[in-house]
Amino acid sequence: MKKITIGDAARKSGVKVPTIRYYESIGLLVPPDRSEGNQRCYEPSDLRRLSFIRHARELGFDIDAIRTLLTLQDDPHQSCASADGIAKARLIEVEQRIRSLTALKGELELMVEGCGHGRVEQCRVIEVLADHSQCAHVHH
Amino acid sequence: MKKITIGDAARKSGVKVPTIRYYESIGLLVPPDRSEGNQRCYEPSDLRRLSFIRHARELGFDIDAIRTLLTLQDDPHQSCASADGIAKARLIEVEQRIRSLTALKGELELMVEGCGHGRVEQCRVIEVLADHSQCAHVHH
DNA sequence: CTAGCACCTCTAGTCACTAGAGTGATGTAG
DNA sequence: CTACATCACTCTAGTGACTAGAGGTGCTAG
Repeated sequence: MKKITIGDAARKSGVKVPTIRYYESIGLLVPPDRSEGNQRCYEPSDLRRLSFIRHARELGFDIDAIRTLLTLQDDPHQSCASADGIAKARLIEVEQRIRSLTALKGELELMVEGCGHGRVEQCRVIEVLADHSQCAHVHH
Repeated sequence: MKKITIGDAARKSGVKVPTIRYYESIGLLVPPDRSEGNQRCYEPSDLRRLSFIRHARELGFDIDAIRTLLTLQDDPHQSCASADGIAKARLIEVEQRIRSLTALKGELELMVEGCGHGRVEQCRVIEVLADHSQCAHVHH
């Protein structure tokens, strides 16, 4: 029986060793069997679960959402309405974040294009930050 | 002499009371004079500094960058090269973040459009997360 | 005076990790 | 077998920018 150590699991799943321990500590992973030397022995199914978690994290789902998604995966007869809801909520968040970052980008561009004159007293960056009439929230 | 309390400062600057205390604790704000009852008494210049900080935070500058920007503002004869650098670095970050969020958006949209069929066993969200060949990093 | 709200300090928590100290286990070369 | 390098273990605390709450004091309007 070839045991899969935590280092193996990390390399195969792309999730770091301490992060794997962290996920175990918060219950996303079931604690695996241990060797005589007290080392973790993972199964291939554990690795699949790790990759699922990693993929979900990359998409920006938070730990609680992932917990829910994993529960759904463990029971394929459940309604997938909540998976649907979780993904849609995340999509809306991402769209919103893109919008606000795009607005930020505009402000930063305006700020930067007037900069580089040499002295703070004529510095567009400092000027804009100090000028409350240009506060982002006023624009909204 | 009309004293400006921390609550006044919070309302005028848009920065929360505990956050103002936090900024004082990390040195972004000079501790103001106190009343006989030990309450903070702010000056209008303190409020201007708070608004500067708030505006910079809204633009996503981190605390250390803001510290630098404030130092520059306090000495208008300094070269503004570092303000320029800070703003440009932030602009690049924002552009990058927009790009990665846009890619995420695409993946989420693909995921969501195949969902809503009722059961987890046919759930596109779960399917995609469980399918490592669709891991975002593989696409890159 | 009293009640209610604002103020104070201090401690710890949030979220998702990350780092490091101190120790033990394992594998391999000599 | 021994030494050494690397990997594993647990535990504690830190990261960044806040945020929350406990327990107490100050202030003001009625």
